[in-house]
Amino acid sequence: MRTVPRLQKDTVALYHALNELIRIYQFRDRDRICCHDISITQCHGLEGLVHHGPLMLNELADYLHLDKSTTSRVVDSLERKGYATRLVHPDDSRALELKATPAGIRLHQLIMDEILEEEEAVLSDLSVEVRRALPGVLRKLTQAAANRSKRPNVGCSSASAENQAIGAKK
Amino acid sequence: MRTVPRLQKDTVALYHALNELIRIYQFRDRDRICCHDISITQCHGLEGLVHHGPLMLNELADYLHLDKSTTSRVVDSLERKGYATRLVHPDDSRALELKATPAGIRLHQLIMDEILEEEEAVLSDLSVEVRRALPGVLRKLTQAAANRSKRPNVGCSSASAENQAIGAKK
DNA sequence: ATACTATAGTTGTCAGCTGCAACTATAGTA
DNA sequence: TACTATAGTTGCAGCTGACAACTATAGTAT
Repeated sequence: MRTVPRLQKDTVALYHALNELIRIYQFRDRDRICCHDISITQCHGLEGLVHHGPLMLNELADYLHLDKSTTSRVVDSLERKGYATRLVHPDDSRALELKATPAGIRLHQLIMDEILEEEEAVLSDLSVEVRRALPGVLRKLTQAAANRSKRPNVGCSSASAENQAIGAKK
Repeated sequence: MRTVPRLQKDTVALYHALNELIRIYQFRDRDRICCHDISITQCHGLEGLVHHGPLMLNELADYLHLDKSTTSRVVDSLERKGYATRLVHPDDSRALELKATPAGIRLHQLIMDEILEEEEAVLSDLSVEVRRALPGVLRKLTQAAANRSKRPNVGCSSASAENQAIGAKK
């Protein structure tokens, strides 16, 4: 009889904190990334290729949570800019073997360095315990959200014609 | 000689956790919100009006971190759908007094209830201490990021012509 | 009062991101 | 040799967002 409202309060607080965090980080990332000849989504794609080795288009699409058509265009951009290569997969002529080029790896490293330097300044303000616990907790939140969004039609019924995208710029 | 690499490791872990969290939550929010006759940005705008009373357009734009022109169009949508009103400000004929309508408040409450219910399920898995600490930590991260992004040209020099937006749909 | 400047919003324009549907091509199977 | 499934690509339409130009009202300095 006391924990329930407590939990609710925590939940509301978390919701707002998360909301604002996401909004802010979108902009921070855009500022950090977009000046480097690359969009946020492209950077995420590049990151996928750098960290998870050669990928097929579908795999990259899964990683990015994007449609394969959108992903294809992301790869277009990366390829055009020389940050990724699109080769026919050795084991399956239908598939692609997407890789980051040396230039792509360098660019990714550069962006990472910049972001991490900044992040470090923030993290050094936090206590060691919190700092240590944070990634795990965030992953937990992520996991929970990911599990739910896999379910079909989670809590949705009516859909409007207008509006379906997320976005921001400056 | 040992804390520095430690911090770096934490930072990298945090970076990736945050990255994925943001990506996932964008989609979760879109799924939760867009089926309700409203886009995510519109929902954020509505939330601003509901929580922070009557606002002028510029204030709402600040809240949303969006250009006033974009904000104006967000308000257009909300008004058209009957979730907000746009009146001339009583103290300044140039300005607007933006308010959520009863329908807007109801819609916002409905969406909040759905999201919070889900969030509660996640939070109840976490220890009380972590749960309690989380919003504060997130706010700290947000604050730090917000402070930095206020500075002009943070770490950026060259900007490409292509790409500057964030986005996702389904 | 009369400019001059600042501020609040709106609208035109342009470009990017996305998903869906349709289509091509290769694999795998019956 | 069909028939079906899978990997990608492209046409298309909608939404997001910023920037710049423009209108209108406020405030300020002659």
